[in-house]
Amino acid sequence: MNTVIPIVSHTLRAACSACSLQELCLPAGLAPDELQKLDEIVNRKRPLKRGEYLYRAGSALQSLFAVRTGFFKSCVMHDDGREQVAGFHMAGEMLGMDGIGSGNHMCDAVSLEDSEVCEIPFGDLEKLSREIPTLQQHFHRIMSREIARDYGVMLLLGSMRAEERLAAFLLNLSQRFAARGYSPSRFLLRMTRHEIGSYLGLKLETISRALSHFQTEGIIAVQNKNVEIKDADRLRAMVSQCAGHPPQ
Amino acid sequence: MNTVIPIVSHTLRAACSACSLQELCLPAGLAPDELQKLDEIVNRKRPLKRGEYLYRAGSALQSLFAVRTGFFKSCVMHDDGREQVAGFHMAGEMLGMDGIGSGNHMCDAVSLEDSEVCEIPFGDLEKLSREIPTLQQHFHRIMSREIARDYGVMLLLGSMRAEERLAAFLLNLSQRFAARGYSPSRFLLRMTRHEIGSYLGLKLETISRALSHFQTEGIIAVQNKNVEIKDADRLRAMVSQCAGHPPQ
DNA sequence: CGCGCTGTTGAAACTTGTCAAAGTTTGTGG
DNA sequence: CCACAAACTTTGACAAGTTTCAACAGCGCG
Repeated sequence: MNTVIPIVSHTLRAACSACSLQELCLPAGLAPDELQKLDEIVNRKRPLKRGEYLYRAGSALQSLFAVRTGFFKSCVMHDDGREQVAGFHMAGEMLGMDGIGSGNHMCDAVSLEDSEVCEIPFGDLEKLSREIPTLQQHFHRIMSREIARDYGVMLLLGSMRAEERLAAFLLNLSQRFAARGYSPSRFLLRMTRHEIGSYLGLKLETISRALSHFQTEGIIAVQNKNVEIKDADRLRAMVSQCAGHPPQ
Repeated sequence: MNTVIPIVSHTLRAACSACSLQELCLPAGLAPDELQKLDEIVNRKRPLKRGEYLYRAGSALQSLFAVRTGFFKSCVMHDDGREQVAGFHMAGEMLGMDGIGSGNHMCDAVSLEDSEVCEIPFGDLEKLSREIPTLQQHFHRIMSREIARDYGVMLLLGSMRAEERLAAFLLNLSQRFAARGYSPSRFLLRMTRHEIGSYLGLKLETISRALSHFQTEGIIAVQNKNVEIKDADRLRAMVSQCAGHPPQ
């Protein structure tokens, strides 16, 4: 993770070619020479402390960001200030694509732990993706996967009940941790119950109760932010039987 | 809308350059010569009858589609067959972008009335957008706006109550009709109460009751699929006061 | 012309939210 | 390093909104 000269690392160009997230991130599938061109436009951004904003709703979109390390949430604000978490983002995932349409970010992006991101100036990315078809295709895939993810969230919010939503959420996290080489069965919830609730369209008390219930049933073990999934199959069963049940 | 030789119109190339939806659709902002190049890759598809599928979940993505006339819904299917409507689509809007990531459509697209679409082979579009920066940028904006729309739906599903969701839905339709030159205050609901409910994460009875209630209050007049918005300001007030209120 | 799909309305049940109080963890400053 | 404050979490009792179930009405399509 650290370079030999960590003290200036944040001023160096990010080295996609040396990044362990290559396969998950924007560079996926690029040839070495293409990768180098991408490297030339990507800036490593200074680290963000927990709670810092990567960007705010309404600010002009200059760049997209890829999470290098850490954890983010993006949240849409209501007119009167209440927040709705629209997504959680971990290493290798891209942020900011919602702002391309209007030229302004539509949501806040906040780091939930000390984090590092790579900054990709969007104009440069468009230019480069005209030159490198593979990059263009992959960028389209990334945007499309964001749309597909959103559809999944709509499904969740529109037609699952509380415990089913939470089960789906835990399985989703598990899978994403697994894809990054972490344990799929033991992980840390970087976000608060309130934030989980906001994402799942539920109140924090409901999240707390559902987690306690899962624990009582022996499906998971929770202690604070630590979660251990003990019976992934039962979680899966909860999610797939969801339809036909009331969303209420 | 019709060409001089309507009987063979469906075999002709679509003429974006002659289309009244130019400004809303993919060609927006293109210079005449660029428009012509786009014309060359766009095919007009045969008309679809009400209830026909434009594509189905799981089928390979070959093309994106732009609605020329008519009305569509896209719906994600649960494992066990129940549907969740993810969006409604009207003239000038694009369909199919959720399938780029995996190469397969993620949802069904069904016409809700007799409709016509333009087919845009996706490979050709990628190729052309490498040659025409304006097209590339506009395509990115269209995908991004879909993401932004999805975030709006999440907000709606995650933090509004029934009547607020319906108010937001009616205002959204109103605005989109207005953008197409139709009356913002009188329009036809192309979808059933069940489909509205599915989209809004509610049961059809709840939709029916809420519509009746709005009518009693003098906010709208409904008769079957006909809706007249009589007091748009009160609808707007319902939506913006939504936050802080329980989603349940 | 009738059958089925669609929509309406009522009453009861259930899920989730609200409010409240107490316990726990985390972070900060002395 | 400890103490304290703030933020977060848990749990209970109660309330409210939405769903469920059911019956009926209307419209449209064959």
